[in-house]
Amino acid sequence: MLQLSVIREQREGVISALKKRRIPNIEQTIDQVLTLDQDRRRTQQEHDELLAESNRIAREIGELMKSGRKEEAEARRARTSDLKQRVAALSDTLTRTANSLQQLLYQIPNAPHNDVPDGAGPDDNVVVHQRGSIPELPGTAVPHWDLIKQYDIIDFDLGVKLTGAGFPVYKGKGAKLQRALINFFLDAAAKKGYAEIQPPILVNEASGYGTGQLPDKEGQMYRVDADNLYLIPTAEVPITNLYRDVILTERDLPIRNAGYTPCFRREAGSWGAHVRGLNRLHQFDKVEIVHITRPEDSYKEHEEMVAHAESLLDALELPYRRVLLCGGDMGFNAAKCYDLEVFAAAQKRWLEVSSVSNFETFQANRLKLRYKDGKGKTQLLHTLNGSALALPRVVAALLENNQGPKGIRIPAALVPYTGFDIIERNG
RNA sequence: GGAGAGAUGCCGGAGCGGUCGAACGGGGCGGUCUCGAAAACCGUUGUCCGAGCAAUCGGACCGAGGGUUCGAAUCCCUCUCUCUCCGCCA
Repeated sequence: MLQLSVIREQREGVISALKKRRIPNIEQTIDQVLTLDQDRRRTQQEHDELLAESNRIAREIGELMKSGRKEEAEARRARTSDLKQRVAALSDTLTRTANSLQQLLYQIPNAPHNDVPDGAGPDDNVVVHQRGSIPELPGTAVPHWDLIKQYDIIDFDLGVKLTGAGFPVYKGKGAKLQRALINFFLDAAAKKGYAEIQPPILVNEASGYGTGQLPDKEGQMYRVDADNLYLIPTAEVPITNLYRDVILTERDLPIRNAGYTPCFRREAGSWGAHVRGLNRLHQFDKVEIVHITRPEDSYKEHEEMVAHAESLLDALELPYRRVLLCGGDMGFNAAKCYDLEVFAAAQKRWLEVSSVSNFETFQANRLKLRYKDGKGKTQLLHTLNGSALALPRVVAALLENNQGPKGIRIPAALVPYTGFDIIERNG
């Protein structure tokens, strides 16, 4: 959530930034925050003064009792009951006001960075650049959902049998390809100096709140009711929550973690016409990178993260473009976000395979993730994360773009990992 | 699943209902000594909220939430979590 101090000190800036998200009535919401904040502070002042008084009397009673002056102690005792009632009432108001303030803050998304274009939706996103060459496929080329059947490498029907729609079964070279991509991505991250993390894929409620999946995206996560745990929708959740309630020192920074996990998303209500095959799944594999940096370093690191994700697509010889998301298309937590989209040549569609975001202090504020700066002052850090990369759509593009008369060609960079350079037709 | 124990500061660990933000030890940081280091010695070492330009002052926090009391880390209740033993088991 946004920092109250920032809203207080830069009201206009916050409002104009949030307007890029095209949120209706944002001024009113922000002013409501400021009013509640004022109320809260006024109440606290009054509350603290009364408590101080009451603490003072209690101390005096203690001393009087000790020196045996019972009557004087009794006299003071009588004075406290009225004080107590007033403190209780104020304390009640204080909690209520603080709660309303908190609730309101939870509902306000992050303020977009200066670079973020104003816009309502995907059409207002800006293509930063496009790389790689788009293959010319023959007329006989087919989308990946046909290829996986022809080559018998991914089976959706079996997944339905075991679990349900959106839980594919990877078979033979299809399964090997998954494993190869995961290892390739992890090795690439290790070469860039990332520390590898293998986190739990079930997390508790506190972790869900820490990275902002809760409360707003409750319905998008699978919940294990018996134990009140959630299946992670992304490794971002456990890997970032590693640093919940942590105060780092400057020497620890920057932190660069990478981790592979399966990801689980209910995707309630988001199945549409274009959602076929690997384009959207309930369970998928992803290597995630997470950076934690000093505020002044985060945008430099953000660029490095996207560049790293792009280098993976370069190595896989996939055509892609980098898209700077506009205010209206950006996730709730992000201040700035790039998407990487690969071109799946048979579908003739751009598919998002990575989303790299700088959250600035938005997550850190909830996580209470801070560091001591050079002057010994404790302040919030910046958190960033990105996919590097999510597998299914990479696989979709690999299959579609590399299909040929002999089979599906595996890009050279991946061959050491797969152990084969082509997926041939069975029989 | 059964039985028991516990939750205190960066860690270990003490804590009669008042003077406890908390003894003591370790660690960290700064310093003295040293060519340097170790050792020794000295000092220092929490977070959040509020007021203030600041020094500083007030309030809160000893797993979480309630209660008793003029006063709770200390007493009572509820919840959560952790550990140990037994059972089961990759």
